[in-house]
Amino acid sequence: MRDRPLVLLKPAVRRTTLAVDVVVLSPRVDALAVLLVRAPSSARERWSLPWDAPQAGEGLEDAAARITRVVLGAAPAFFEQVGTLSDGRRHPGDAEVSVGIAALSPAGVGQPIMDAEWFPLASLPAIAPRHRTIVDHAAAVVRQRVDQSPLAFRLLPPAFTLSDLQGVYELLLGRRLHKASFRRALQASYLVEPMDEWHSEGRGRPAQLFRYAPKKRRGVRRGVRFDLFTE
Amino acid sequence: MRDRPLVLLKPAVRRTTLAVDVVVLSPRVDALAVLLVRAPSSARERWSLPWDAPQAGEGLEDAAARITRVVLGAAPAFFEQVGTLSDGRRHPGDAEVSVGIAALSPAGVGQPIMDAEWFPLASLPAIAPRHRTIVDHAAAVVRQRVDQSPLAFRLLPPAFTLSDLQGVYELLLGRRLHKASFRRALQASYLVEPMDEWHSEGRGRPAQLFRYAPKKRRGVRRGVRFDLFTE
DNA sequence: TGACATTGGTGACGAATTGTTACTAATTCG
DNA sequence: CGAATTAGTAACAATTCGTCACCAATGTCA
Repeated sequence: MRDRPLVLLKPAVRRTTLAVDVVVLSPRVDALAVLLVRAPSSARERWSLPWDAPQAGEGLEDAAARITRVVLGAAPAFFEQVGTLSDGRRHPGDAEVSVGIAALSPAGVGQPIMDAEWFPLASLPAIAPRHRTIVDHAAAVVRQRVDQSPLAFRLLPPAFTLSDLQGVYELLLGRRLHKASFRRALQASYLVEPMDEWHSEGRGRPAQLFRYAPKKRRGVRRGVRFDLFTE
Repeated sequence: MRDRPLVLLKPAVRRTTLAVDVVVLSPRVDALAVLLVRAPSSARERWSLPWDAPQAGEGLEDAAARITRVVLGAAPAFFEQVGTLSDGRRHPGDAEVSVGIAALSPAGVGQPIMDAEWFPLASLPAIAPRHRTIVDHAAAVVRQRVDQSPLAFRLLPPAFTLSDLQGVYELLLGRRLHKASFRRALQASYLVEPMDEWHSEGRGRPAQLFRYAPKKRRGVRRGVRFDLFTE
């Protein structure tokens, strides 16, 4: 064992075909939506995720930003890698390796180009199997990270109401949250700052606008949680 | 805006050089350790992460398993992608793109080959900048996921004492935990099952052995947490 | 043999957090 | 004006969490 020969591992890079596949996510009416682009008529499926290869010297998130800018006209507020795939599943450009990147964009920012459209996560059209896997991973990753990273705030404009924020959390988590508990937890976290603006949209009392302004918080050193396992 | 031409995004795959860089992690005496291999004398640094290109048709985690088997003689218990990098940082094989994968191996399993050695995470020798980034990401990802995934259990043999488990959590989190709280939380989670074996190592009362045996738990639907943000 | 050191394991209490109910506030609609 | 609607909060009860104190089972050593 101790003298297993090193020659068993003579590492060498290999040239492969690579694509960056972007899951642009944005809250639409009552659902998280993904931006898909119409595929050329030669393709097996009529829709696909926006994708491309990174240019020489271009970082992966930079490529995702570029691709998003082209299809949406706006750079996303946040990126999160959702996994790199090299299984056999079919990719629209037959890339051997795909880097899946979730790109979060606030509601109402940008305008899809002619050949792009928002689809609710729950009702996507047929897309290539590789893309289907990436979308599923993206949804899972985003749901899993929502309380470790300010994901939800990146799906909102800089100024938002607490009801908006709660709505985004409810979209992401797929369940209703209790208003008083939500607000109490948010207050305790020093993550938002009230502004001197109020937002009124028709009925009801106008809501105060807040902005994401995390204060440095004292490490509260919580205990270990065993009830958050997802596998 | 609406009729931005699609031709701006004519996606095409590009051939790049790809490597899988593996961060093999295992709990050693009082510290998490990484397995490094001695680099050829021509290299800038004397040590590097074990790495290789995936073979044609080989999945990325499969490649990580193969690489680990070569350097450790045992397949890891668990994988977690820690990010794919295409920044300009130097890679020992000059790969343009690196897939970083953390591979968790229980204490005492396998035996490093002649040219490989365990190093405590806190005191690594000089390695290529790309590899340094990957190790840092791996440490961060593992710490961040420790209470969402049974990571800690994969760093232990199938049968372990609760003190062992607490020790792994303390290594991963870098702080002491309170015994009674730790055990109460674990009991409530139905994740472990006592065995009919006891482990005695010298002094003190022998400890009961447990095994990881998660029961289907009723979704407890906890509220949102804002105090776990890491950025 | 018996005190003591050492590690394992748990009951119980007070403090802190969380879920919920119920209320008040500010606006539009008719 | 009153009903409807949305925002925001006080306060109470239930639960969870941090901690202390203790008991249990072993090895060590005088």
